[in-house]
Amino acid sequence: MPELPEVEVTRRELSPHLLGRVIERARTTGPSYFFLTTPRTLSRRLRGRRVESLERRGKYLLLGLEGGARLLLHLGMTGQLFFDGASSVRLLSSTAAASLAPEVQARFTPDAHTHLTLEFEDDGPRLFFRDVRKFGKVEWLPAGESCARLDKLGVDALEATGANLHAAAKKRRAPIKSVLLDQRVLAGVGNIYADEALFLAGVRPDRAANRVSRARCDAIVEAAQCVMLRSIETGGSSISDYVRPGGEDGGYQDERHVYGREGEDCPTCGALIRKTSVGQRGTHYCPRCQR
DNA sequence: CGTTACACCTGAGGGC
DNA sequence: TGCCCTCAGGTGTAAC
Repeated sequence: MPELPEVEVTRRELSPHLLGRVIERARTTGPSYFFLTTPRTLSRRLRGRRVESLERRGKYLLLGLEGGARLLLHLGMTGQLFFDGASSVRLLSSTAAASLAPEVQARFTPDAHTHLTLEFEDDGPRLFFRDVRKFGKVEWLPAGESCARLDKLGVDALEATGANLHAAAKKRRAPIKSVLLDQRVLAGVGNIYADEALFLAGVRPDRAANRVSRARCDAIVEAAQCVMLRSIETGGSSISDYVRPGGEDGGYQDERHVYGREGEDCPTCGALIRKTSVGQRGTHYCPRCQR
């Protein structure tokens, strides 16, 4: 679910309610591959730590703790980070949501998918990390240590230039979309914004990367930054699971040009938007605007 | 090395 | 109603 914009909105909205607070205890579900550090160890390490910073690298969040250790978080496909009091049908099982009147948004209560809960010494709002599919990740990084997952990330997509994309693209004949999704090239671009960027830049997603010119790479990166910045402004894309930390939906799902719009008219030329598969990912494009 | 296929996990939605 | 299939915003790994 979450790509750079959703992670950045989460970071911005978490920060003011997290920084300076002291973790009293952490509650977890049992060991699973969601926990790169075992839940036992994680709970022991987190207890009594003050939160000093919250940074984003690509789609990762790094919670900086007193003493220099960091907590690495990734939201995977269905991860949700939010506070006590958040209210949204996206935070409920479908059976629970179905029993509600459509306009009612029930307040979240911890369930089997809530893998990490942070409680604070100030008794203020708890922080929940819920993730139905468990593709998300939590890892304890000791002071002064990085990790392979972070070290291999390329330049953050918001800081990138067309030169960054072109340097990788000219060496590869994989589809340009696959290169755009490669986190070692630009960190943060995911399936929604890759499709949106290629649409705005007028480039077919399956075009061989080494046949995309420097000028086109410039246009693609510029378009990617444009849609991502706009998505951040609107609070990100809430299509199935993503919620903001207060429980609100983002707004960018209403501004998509092609993603999830197969069979609809292209907003530019009116041709029918098509859906295909590129690199095993659902891919949406306009057959007339994109060459 | 680059590329592809698949695995990880759960749930929603469509077809029959 | 139930069953079976496909699909989903991500990423790591194995095999060619």
